[in-house]
Amino acid sequence: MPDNIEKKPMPKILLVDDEPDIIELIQYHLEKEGYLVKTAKNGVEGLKVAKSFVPDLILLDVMMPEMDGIEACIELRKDNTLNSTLIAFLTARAEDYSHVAGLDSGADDYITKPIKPRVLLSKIKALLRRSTVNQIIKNDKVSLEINRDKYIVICEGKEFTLPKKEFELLALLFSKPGNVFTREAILAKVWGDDIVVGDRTIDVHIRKLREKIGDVNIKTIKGVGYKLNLNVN
Amino acid sequence: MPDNIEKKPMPKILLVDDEPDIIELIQYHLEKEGYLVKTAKNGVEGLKVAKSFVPDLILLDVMMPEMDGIEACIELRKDNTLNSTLIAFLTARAEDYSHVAGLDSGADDYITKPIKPRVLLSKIKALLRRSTVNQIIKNDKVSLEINRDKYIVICEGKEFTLPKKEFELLALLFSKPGNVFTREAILAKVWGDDIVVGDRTIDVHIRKLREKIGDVNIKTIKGVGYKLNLNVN
DNA sequence: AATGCGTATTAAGTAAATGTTAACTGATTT
DNA sequence: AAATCAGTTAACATTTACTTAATACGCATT
Repeated sequence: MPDNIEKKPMPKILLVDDEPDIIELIQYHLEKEGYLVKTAKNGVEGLKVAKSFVPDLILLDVMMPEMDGIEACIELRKDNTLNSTLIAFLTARAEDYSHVAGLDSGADDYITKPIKPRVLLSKIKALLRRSTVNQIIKNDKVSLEINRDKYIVICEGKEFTLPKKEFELLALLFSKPGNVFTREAILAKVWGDDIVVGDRTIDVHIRKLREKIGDVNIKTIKGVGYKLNLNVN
Repeated sequence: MPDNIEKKPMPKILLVDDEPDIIELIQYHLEKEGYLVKTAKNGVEGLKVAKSFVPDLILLDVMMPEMDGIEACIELRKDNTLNSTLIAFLTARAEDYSHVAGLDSGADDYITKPIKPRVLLSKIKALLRRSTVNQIIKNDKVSLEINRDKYIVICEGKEFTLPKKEFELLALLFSKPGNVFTREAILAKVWGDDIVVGDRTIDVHIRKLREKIGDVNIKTIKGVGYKLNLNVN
């Protein structure tokens, strides 16, 4: 491996599970891939470690004593330090509810037990890819890239330099394609909590985006919010 | 500067306990969180209030004069209007039996005394969250998914983007498949309390749903309400 | 068969949410 | 100081969801 390649620090992963066997198994595979791993055996401990370790990803068992995964997730999400930390649940296939409730509580993914190392690793890779500053989506319908380093958007081969607010707005919609973002959420994320702006401000920005990168489908859901539509009809 | 703050109706909670101190304590904490709270000091009264208030959650003390919590719970469960209302027992830690019997009588959770406000609030939050989550049903007859994040309904593989009211209505029926929802309950949940609409409004929305996702069986029960029929004949 | 009650079905009306445009403000550049 | 640009606002247009009203249907009761 030549030296002139930028050395990216490997992602940090926090693993929270009460079963030592599971911990050992997963930790082994993760470290083999080069990830930096720390572990905790319950939600309370996990919370503590998370705050100092500031991992890129937290793997959280749903069923745990003391504080279960969902509770822990909710607590984790309250911590601004962990804003950009991904959370994935480990859950037995049977507990279907937890999968659902979990995603709602702010998790980014879930992984079902029994855990197959291959699957786990590829899922983790995919998750971490998503979180990197730059994001790309390419399918037969759409080609869109958001590059934070260069602060540009590449859409259908054309390059755009968007103003800050437009850029952030697009990036937000893009962060979870297909998901609806309420006006509230958009204001909170792009503008900030305290700032108060008029009713039409978001619309105008949406309009400018639509004008500039018309290829991408920004869909309005009246009374709910906006979303990026990637499975164009 | 216009106040464009979205008004989300806060969940309604009915608190039934015979001890004024407990009532006061809990009520204080609940209202601080923004919940709409009503109280009753025994099962009989609780039943009466529940029917008109149509709360999202009922906190029910197990030990009460007149009518104890379990009896009350059984009665509450008979009322179709309260179909989608959650019920949680408040119980002293010792009375272990009540936990078992309680869940059997149709309760959704139990909370042990002495009550720690923090724990109570997080439990309540979790309970209420469960009811507004993404849901999937798949069996040999029907395949239906309600995805709140993407605000879509997937029925037999086909994707639908429903308007808000239709979406909420379907989601409500879907929250307890097979159960009947009275018109009052539907109005309370989907439209909200203050809003007054004509007699035919619900019908029209039901019709639109039937039109769009004909595969799913929305059954009318005359004089009672509507239900989602998933065990198609 | 006639009545009455509750629901279904339309189409048309209304209100609410969003779209659009241009003009204004303040910051930054020239 | 003029020009440019991002961001916001205000006024108005447009679109859609939602509601209503009028009428038809279905079923039970008599």
